[in-house]
Amino acid sequence: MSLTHALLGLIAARPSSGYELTKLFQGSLAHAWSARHSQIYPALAKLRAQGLIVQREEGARRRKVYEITEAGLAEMRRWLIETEPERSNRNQAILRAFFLWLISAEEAEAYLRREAEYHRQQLARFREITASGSFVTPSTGLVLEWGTRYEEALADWAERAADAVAPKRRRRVSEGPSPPRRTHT
Amino acid sequence: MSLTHALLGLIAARPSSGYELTKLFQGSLAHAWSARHSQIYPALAKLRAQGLIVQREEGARRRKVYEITEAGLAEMRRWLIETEPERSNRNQAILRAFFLWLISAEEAEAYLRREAEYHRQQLARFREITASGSFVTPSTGLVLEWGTRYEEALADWAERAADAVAPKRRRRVSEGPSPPRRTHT
DNA sequence: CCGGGCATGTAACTCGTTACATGATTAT
DNA sequence: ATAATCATGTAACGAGTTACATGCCCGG
Repeated sequence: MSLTHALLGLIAARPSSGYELTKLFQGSLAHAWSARHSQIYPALAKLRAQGLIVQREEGARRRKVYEITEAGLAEMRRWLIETEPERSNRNQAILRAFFLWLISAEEAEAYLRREAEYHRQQLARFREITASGSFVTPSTGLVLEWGTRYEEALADWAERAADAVAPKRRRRVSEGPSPPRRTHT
Repeated sequence: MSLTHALLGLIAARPSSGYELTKLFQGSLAHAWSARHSQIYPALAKLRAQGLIVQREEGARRRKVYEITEAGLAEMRRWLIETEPERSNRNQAILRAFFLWLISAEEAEAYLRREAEYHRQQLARFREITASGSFVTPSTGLVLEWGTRYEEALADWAERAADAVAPKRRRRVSEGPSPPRRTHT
C-alpha cells in the first residue's frame, strides 16, 4: 500500500508528527501522492501497532513524534527492491481531451489555453522549489527534475493542441476520419 | 464524477454496451482513466435512471446497447465548459524516487533502468496505436500526442536519473546536502 | 481574552478493486 | 461436448474525501 510506504519513507528521512507529514503531502510531495490528515493519523497508529515506527517523544500540544524502526527500514527496502510499482494513472484533464470534439472549437481552445497557463504556473512553482533547495528526502532532486520536465511537457502540449484546434483557417478539434462537427446550440 | 462523464462521452461517440465500454477502459483510454466492469455496470444503470442515456436495443447474449440523450449531451458539455478539471495526481513510480536514497546506488540504478525500459515499451505501444489510427473518439489524436510525449519524457528522465545515480566514479543517489549513504545489510 | 494556527482524532460517505456468480453463444 | 469468449450483474472490502469534533498554545 502506497500511503503506508510514503509515511514510512518520510519518517525514515526525519522523525515527524502526523501534522508535519500532513503538511509534506501538501507540498512538493503532492505531485506524486496526496493524503489528508484523516487518513494519515489512523495509518500512523497502524504502523506503530505493527512495530514499523515508534513514538519517541510527546511534545507541546500533545504532539506525537514518530521514528522509524529497523523493521520499518527493512520493510521500506523490501518494497523498493522487491515489488513492482503500480502503473495506474488517472488524469482528468487528459480524459477531457478525449471529449473536446463535443464542444465548439472556440471552447476547446479556451480549455487548452487554460491548461497551458495552469501548467506554466506549476512549472514556475517547481523551479522555485528547486532554487530554494528545500528537500523532503535526500533524493528529492530526482523528483523535482521529473516534475519540471512533466509540467514543461504538459504546458507545451496544451499550447500546441490549442493552436491545432483554434478555429482560424478552418482547423478542427478532430483528427480522426469524418469529423462529426457537432457544435452545440 | 469522472467515471460518469467518461462513460457519457464514450457513449456520445458511439452507442455501446457495458462490455464494450469495459474494453475501451483497458485500451488507449487506460492511460487517462481506468475502470472495471463491476464499477461500470452499476454506473450505467444510474445514468439510465437519470435519463442521461437510454437503452435502445437488446442484442444477442442479452447485450444492452446504450445511447446518449439530449440531456446527457448537455450534461457532458456543461462538465467540459463549466467545471475545472481535478488536479490530483498519484504516481507510485515517482513517489518511489523520493525514497531511492534508502537503498544502494546499484539497486537504485537497477530500479531506474527498469523504469526507463517500461516507458520505452509504453512509447512503442502508443506509436502503434497512433499508426493503426484506432480512435476512441474523434479527438483521440490529441490524447495520443500527449501519451507519446509523456512516455518519451519519462523514459528519458529515468535513463538520465539512472546515469546520475550509477555508482561509477563515486556518483550518488542523493542530490541534497550531506548524503546519508545508508546502504543496507 | 480571543483569534488563529498547531495538533489529533472519529464518522459517514463515495469511489474503486477483488472476488463471487451466472447465463448465452460460438468455435473446435 | 466443451472450452473460450461474450455479457451482465452483486457482495465484501479497502482506500480516500468531507465533515464533525475537540483540545492546546502563542501573539496581539
